[in-house]
Amino acid sequence: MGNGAAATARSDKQSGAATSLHQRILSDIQGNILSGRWEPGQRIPVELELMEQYDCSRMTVNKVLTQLAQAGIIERRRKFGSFVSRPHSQSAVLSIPDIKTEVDALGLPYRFEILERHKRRATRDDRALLGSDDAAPVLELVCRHFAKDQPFCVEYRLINLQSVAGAATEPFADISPGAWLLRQVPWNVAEHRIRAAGANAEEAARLKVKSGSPCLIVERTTRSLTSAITFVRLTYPGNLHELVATFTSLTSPSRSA
Amino acid sequence: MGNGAAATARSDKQSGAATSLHQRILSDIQGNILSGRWEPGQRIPVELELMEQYDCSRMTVNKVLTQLAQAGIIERRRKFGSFVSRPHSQSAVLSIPDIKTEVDALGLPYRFEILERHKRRATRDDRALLGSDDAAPVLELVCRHFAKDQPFCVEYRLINLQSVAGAATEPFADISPGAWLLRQVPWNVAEHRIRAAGANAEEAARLKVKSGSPCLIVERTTRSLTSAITFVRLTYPGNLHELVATFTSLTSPSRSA
DNA sequence: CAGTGGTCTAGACCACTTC
DNA sequence: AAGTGGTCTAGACCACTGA
Repeated sequence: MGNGAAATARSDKQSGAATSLHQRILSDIQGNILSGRWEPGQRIPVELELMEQYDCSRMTVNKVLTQLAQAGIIERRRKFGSFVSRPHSQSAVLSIPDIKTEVDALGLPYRFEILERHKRRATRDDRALLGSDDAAPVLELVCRHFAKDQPFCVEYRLINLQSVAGAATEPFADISPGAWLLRQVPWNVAEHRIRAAGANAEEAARLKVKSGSPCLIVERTTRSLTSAITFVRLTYPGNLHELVATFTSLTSPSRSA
Repeated sequence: MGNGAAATARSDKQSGAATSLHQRILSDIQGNILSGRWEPGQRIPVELELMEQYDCSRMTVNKVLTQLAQAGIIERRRKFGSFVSRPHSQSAVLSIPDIKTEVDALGLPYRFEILERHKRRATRDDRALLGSDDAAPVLELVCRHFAKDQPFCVEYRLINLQSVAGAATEPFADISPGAWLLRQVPWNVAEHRIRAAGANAEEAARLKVKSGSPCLIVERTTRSLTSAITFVRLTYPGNLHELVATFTSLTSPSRSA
């Protein structure tokens, strides 16, 4: 691994390079790894070598290597060098949009209705679902989402009213609980559980499917730094819904949207 | 937001700070956003202010803010400043481990068996599943995975033998196709599709469940930079399996594994 | 024009790990 | 002791964009 085909397209420093130098270094290294030229476990050039190859300062290559290490693509060890990681598992970034967005994407008209609404002090079951200890007041909602005239999803939701007081008086007439909460509690930590199960009698009736027919169930517990916010269980009739996740090995350069 | 409670625990530069300065800045800002003190859309201090607050150079705060921007937590606009993003959807990072790993995690003994194995030129269906155009030779496998004596999962797999020639002669006696491939083709791009469906007669028999009973189906198409590698469909009996994903708003600081 | 971010430099000191 | 990464500095020039 001499430093042969390097220092190309250099000498323009930070003028009109279209793409920045560290982005180019990143792409080069990513390419070497994704294409298999650099195999797992293989040692990659040390910072000093890359500095010379790209005729740049150490900070620039360090920035790239640090980013790759944070993404888990490489592992770095002092004195030893940096190595291509050996991945042990597949991982996927799942995007779970608002239900209205999902239905819109199908090109179908969306509507929803609130089927049940109860306010109460948290029971033991509620606390287990919310992952919280205190017996704060909670709001229980059952909501049905439609794509055209077909039930698309049934939503069972608990909202911790201590965290999100405004929910108690929100009618949820024009905006669904999920969308409303997304606006109220924007940055959080959530745990998702995804499984398949047969619809029970109640759900089946609500979804207008046969009892026991396969459904995709997505459960999510949302917490802020300090307290439980909401628990939601979304039940989708099978074959009507699919989660799609694309895993690209690194945070893609396009990060707007 | 003056620069009051800052410059604390400073003056130790890079000596024994336990945690690095930019990590502390990152935590502080994350805390402000996750706790809601800094609301979506709100402008956060510019780099110069943070430099003064933490008594450090601009590179240090820039590193933190760049990281936050790449993670999508903040948005940065020249001349305007940096702002807390308004998230539009939930997203989750799903880890899809090797099946042996899953079964091991349940504390049950694992084994698998190859039920079918055919080598052929890719049919039109094969090409559609692999997302490739050429009629390269493919290997079709059906494999059943057990947790103790109970069928845990049925795996239907296509391998592009042009990409992974060694698969043709690999017996898959001691190592499952998934694990073998993970070692051969370690860094790749994959697309996942997750849905619920009733087991058809054949699957039901293999899984020892009733026909039509709900199953979780995970499909994955894996490509290297240039070519299709493998397609796999994993069918798990419902209630036996659950995918779990935790979404923390940022690449967690612990990245060793 | 002026404010702000985007990128880069040429060094520096330190920590960790193996020899 | 030497190799390597981890972090930080004190500047610099440029690009973009609103006033």
